Amino acid sequence: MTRKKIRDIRHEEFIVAALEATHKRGFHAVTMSEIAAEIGATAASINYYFGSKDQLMFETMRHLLRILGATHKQYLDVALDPKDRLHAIFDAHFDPRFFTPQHCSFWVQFWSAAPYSAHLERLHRINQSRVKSHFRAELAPLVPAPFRETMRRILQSYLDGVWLSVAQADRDIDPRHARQEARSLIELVLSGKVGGSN
Amino acid sequence: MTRKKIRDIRHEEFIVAALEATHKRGFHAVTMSEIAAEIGATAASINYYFGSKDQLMFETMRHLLRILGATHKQYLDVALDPKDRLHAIFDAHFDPRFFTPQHCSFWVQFWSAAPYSAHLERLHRINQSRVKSHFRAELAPLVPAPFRETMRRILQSYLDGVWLSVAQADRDIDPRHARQEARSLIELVLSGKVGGSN
DNA sequence: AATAATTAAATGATCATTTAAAAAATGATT
DNA sequence: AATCATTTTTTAAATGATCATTTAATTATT
Repeated sequence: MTRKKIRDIRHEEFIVAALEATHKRGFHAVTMSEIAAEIGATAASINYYFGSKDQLMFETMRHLLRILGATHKQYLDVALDPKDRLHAIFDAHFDPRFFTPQHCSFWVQFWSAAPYSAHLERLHRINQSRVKSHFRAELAPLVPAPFRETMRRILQSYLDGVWLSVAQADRDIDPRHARQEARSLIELVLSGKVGGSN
Repeated sequence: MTRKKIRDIRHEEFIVAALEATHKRGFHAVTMSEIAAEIGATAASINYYFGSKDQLMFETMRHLLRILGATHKQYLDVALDPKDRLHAIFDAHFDPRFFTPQHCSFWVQFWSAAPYSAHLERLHRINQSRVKSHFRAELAPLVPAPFRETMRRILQSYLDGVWLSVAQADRDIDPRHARQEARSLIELVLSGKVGGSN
């Protein structure tokens, strides 16, 4: 089974270690040694596998984006109607695998660091426009064009805001509750007697 | 006339410098020298006036919180009915003095740094519960009790999410548009046919 | 034996902070 | 106004600590 995979194993281990150590110490404060210590290794081996600390953080973020994308896809695959497809976006973001202080905290710190690193900003922009176009597509059959962009921005800001609050909570959060609340907001938006131009 | 002490002048100058330099270079990356250079001074004088870099960042955040509080008060003073009072919260957060990439960016970076500094976290908690109780108070006459907390969390997450998006935009944002959009969401929330699933 | 993985120790760079001294302001006394 | 002592403000340079990264050698795998 596992034949020539040490490289892949370490890759994964260090990414998990980076998530854990970053959550404990902060995106900027965390040191190579602390990350390595999570799995009983040394800082030098991170460079052996990743080349640099920046690259490790970059790969860690890419890892989160991949999981998010795959999770979203899973929910889309079982969606039956337009409203389900809209729910799928929130269900993915509020999936138990994601919706933890650990992940949200890494995410928020990544957000706040992105504008200062060309490398990270590119990742960030790609994800932003991915989510944006998904929202647009799912809202199209549900909300009349004049209100659509307003509703999209409301939903997207809300989504980001919820993650922000989870990142700051030390207690664990209940994903089911977050989903239910998102559904409340979606109902409001779809009942929509309000809007603006653009 | 106002015989301002040098100490107060420098205090203010360095706080403005911290905002500017932090926006340019990032909360963690920015150095004492870069901040001092904003006003043609040297790093040592920051320590003369503030004692440490941490303390300067702390005071800078306190400064933003003070302005926010005072602005909110101004809007409350001219509010005529419960809905106006609810608008006041958003109007304060979206006041032109605040609603700039520079301020929102400092704010978001502060948010993401707060969990790792006892000093900063205290500030953060104080502000969070201040905003929370304002929302509760203003929603009380407008939303039936069973839905109130849900609506509050939706509005608060939305508010945070909007600031997050401004922090990431490099182009300048139109405060009037943000207020209008907030009013759209408020109308939705008050038209409220929501709760669990219906 | 040859290659891959790992590490301890060295390197070098960056900074916040301290120190000691210089420069400006203050103000009291002519 | 001018002098000079005192205090406040400012800085250049020194200090010391922290780290990411590199190197060279060691250990494990194939």
